[in-house]
Amino acid sequence: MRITYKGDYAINTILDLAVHYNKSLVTIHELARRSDMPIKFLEQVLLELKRGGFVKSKRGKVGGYFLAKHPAQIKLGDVIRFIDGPIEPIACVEKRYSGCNIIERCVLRKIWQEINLATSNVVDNVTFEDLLNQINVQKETAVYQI
Amino acid sequence: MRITYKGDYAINTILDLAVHYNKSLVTIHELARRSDMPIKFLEQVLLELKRGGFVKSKRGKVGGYFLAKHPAQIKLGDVIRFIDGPIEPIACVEKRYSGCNIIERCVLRKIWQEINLATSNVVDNVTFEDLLNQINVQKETAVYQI
DNA sequence: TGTATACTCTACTAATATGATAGACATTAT
DNA sequence: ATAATGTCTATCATATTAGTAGAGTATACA
Repeated sequence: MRITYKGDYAINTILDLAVHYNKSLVTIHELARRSDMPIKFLEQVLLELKRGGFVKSKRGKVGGYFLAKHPAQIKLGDVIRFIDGPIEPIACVEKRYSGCNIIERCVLRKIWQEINLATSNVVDNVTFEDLLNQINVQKETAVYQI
Repeated sequence: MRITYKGDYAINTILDLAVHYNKSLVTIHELARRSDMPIKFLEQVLLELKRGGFVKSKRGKVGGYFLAKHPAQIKLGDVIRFIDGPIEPIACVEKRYSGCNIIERCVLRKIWQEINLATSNVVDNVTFEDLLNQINVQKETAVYQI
């Protein structure tokens, strides 16, 4: 798995929307400014995230984007898979693969599966609520330090 | 990390050479046939592996390729990094990265580090001798099954 | 009802990576 | 000599990535 710019933008966008969940809509302009993303590129990422059911939008003046679900309902892995494709390090361990006839015996396949499991285990056990909480902990710590 | 065809070819080639370690040279032709790789592409992969110090060669009639080191001295991760690039899932957790100024606080960075560690932990703890041994175990098992 | 603000949609483009292929050349055993 | 083998450089087609351009649609509000 390799996270592309698009994936990174998508994740940061959803995290930003998670921060404002149930509080306010966020415009593309704000998102782009806060995370330093090219606005026209971000537009497309947002449309894709919308098609994926991650975000919703309100058009017109005072419009903007907001999360389609509670941050706890969105796993990091969901976003990565949707935007950047499979977590698997190689095609032969992906779900629908059928090209290799020594699959049972292949010693490498076991390694790739191990990596796949280890990676999935991380990204599928982190929700955007978890990320939010960590951000809040950091903020509090910062306050105490002053 | 995503394994490309080139990476896959390289790994299978080294595994093949490991099987013949200290026994015989292996020609490009044999390697290509056994692992079903385009011979002209494999040529280039082999030259790259040679530059990387993984394999050596003997030219002319009865020439061929052989491993430059003992299979136990070659980690899977070495080959992957050399051929397919960084194990890290995103640039900001790579060694020489310096582009991000919130590195200390970034909650995502912790996730990427976790994935990096989990993945490295697999590929850096598997040598080609390990793979060889597993192949041999499978062969024995197969014999018993007959 | 006009207009500013915001999201929507399609098309296009430049750069790079990937997966090859082609062909001339160099080396070595016999 | 010659057949078998590795070496090297160039070229190519396709896909992916990252981004840009511009016209269109919806909405709040004066």
